[in-house]
Amino acid sequence: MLEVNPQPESGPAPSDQRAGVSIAEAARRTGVSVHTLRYYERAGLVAMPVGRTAGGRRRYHQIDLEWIVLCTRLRATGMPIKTIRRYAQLVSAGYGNEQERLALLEAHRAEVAARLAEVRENLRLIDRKIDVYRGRLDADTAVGAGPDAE
Amino acid sequence: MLEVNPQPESGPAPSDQRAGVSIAEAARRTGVSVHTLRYYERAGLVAMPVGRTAGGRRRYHQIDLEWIVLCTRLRATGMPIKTIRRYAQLVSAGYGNEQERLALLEAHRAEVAARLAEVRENLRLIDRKIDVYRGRLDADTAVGAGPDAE
DNA sequence: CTAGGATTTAGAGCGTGCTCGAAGTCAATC
DNA sequence: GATTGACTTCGAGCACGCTCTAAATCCTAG
Repeated sequence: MLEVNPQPESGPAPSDQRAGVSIAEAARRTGVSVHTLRYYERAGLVAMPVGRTAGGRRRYHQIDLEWIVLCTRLRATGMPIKTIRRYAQLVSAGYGNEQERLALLEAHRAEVAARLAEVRENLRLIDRKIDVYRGRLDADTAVGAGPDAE
Repeated sequence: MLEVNPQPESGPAPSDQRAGVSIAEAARRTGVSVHTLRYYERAGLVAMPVGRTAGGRRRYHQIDLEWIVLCTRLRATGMPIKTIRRYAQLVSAGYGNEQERLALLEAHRAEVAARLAEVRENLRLIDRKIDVYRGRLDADTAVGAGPDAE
């Protein structure tokens, strides 16, 4: 699952002023690889098209970077690419579909909440197993081996 | 991610006595498909080999079913197949490697905890977005459209 | 004995989300 | 003007975790 490691800005921001930044710089700032940035665009996650220079190079502006970061947040909660694309489409369609966007987000939140609960539950089980091993190791050379089990 | 829907036992358990159950029955009881049961075995997740009939059919006993269920729990927390295999190997190697098992489980728990925290954090962000949409919709026909944003 | 359904194996196929490669273009520097 | 390196597109490749197929075998009922 795509590691996101945005670098904190240092220095005077490479030619940021009114021109936007290169894809390499966007990658550095969002923590998303240039490959993935282009992939996200191809995949339709980037609703509002990123600007281009005369020569065809992408120029990322603040709003683009923020959108990308939002995408990474949604991904980090397990939202599939397809769903993010749908959301991007709604957003790019402009005003009038806020109910739909809200429904999409609420549906996702419900799923995330359900998964969280499930993971927490199963984590409890793992914790118990850990406790068993800890106990077994504490009492290691005590009696001649505990019960079988796993 | 593999849906696990174990069926609650009903009735007198189809020929359960001292013979173990068929793969179909094991699938029903664990909520794992027969395909996946075989796949898990091939993949080395099932340390202690499942018994076979004279004719070569698998017979699942209680302990086998419990192990499978454990695998589903580990999977549900995101443990990769590889790691479960490693764990299975340790378990099948018998006594003497409890430290290693413990370390494996603790490492996994740490990862799960970290992911949980991350998801919770990002979920908060989504919640805020939901609130924004809710607010916007509440005040729908109020002023002529809010600020742009996403 | 036979039909039919469950099970076996090995291997192929698939969905998802990246990740990479090739071949060509752009742009800053010497 | 030439070199060099970042950038472009587009398609292929990859890792993961299943999921399915084919052809053969087993086993139970009739």
